[in-house]
Amino acid sequence: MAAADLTTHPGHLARRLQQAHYLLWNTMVSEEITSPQFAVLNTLVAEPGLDQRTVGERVGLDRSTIAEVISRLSRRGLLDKVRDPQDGRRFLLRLTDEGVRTHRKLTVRTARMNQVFLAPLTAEERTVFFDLIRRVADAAEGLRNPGEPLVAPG
Amino acid sequence: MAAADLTTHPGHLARRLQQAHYLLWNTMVSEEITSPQFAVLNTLVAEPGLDQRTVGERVGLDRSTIAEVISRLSRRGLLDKVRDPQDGRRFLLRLTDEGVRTHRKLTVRTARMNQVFLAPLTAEERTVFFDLIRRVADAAEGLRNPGEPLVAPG
DNA sequence: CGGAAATAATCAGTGCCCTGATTAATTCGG
DNA sequence: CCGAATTAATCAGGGCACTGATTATTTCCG
Repeated sequence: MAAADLTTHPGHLARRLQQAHYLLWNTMVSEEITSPQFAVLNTLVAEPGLDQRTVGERVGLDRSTIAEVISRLSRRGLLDKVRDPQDGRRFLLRLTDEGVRTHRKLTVRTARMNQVFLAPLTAEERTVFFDLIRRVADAAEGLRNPGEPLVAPG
Repeated sequence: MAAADLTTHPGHLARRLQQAHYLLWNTMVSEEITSPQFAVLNTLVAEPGLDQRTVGERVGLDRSTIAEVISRLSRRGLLDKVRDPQDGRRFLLRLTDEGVRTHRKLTVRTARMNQVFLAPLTAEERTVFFDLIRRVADAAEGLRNPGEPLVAPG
């Protein structure tokens, strides 16, 4: 059988896109704080006091990965973890002052990086780019829980 | 400072897209062989006898990652590594019969999975999807080696 | 009230992904 | 010819991402 053309394989393209982004992030935004870590900081700026599981849900990280990311941010002193007095299973998360400062600094750099990253596309193409990726990702996400259909069953 | 909207951050979207793909691959293609591993098999079907570094270059994996992937495929008996008699630094890679059979089987399943993954998009949209991602990834790739401009310097 | 089911977090294990340092072999220049 | 630079591969180390199993706590129901 002939070899497949990977340039028409969405999974391969997705991986290459993420690698390219990782590289640019590393050089233009931060070598310490990663993009997923920034996503967590960003979520806690919008909604302080969320628990770990919910933060993971917001940014798209499973229970194990979010635990690791939170642990690193906590070790760096960017957020505090306190047990929920209402529910002893949960830990409530909140950024420290240092965490807020870091988020502010990285937000500016991230915006600059996105400009460079998207430079090859026109404004209209960027809109399409976001739309297409979001639709594909959302649809695949939806296949996860067959028990939770998007529309109520007849 | 207000929180950023991650749905307009290409890096975040790229990560979500890859996660969605990973999930679908796992359920529709294979739980043993991963997408990067398939990419390596695919490259060696097209060009048997390549060395490790070149395979990594073809599929977009750095020297460390390609070493790990090759090691796993070798352990599973899907490829053979022999030292290049012409250049003792290199190992030449070649699929085993089992490797070729595995590639053939997964090629069929991968095509089916891509259909499902891209189902939300029309044929024209798929073309645009590939084009936009490729352009962004290629451009970011090009920023890696500033010493190697795409056009000859004046 | 008290046991069963559900839920939040952790742990163990596997694999991808990168950088910087090291080792072995080849190539290049004097 | 021989030392210096280059190159292929490996190793150490850090981080992301998933699954399955376990632990602690809460909730649900008889």
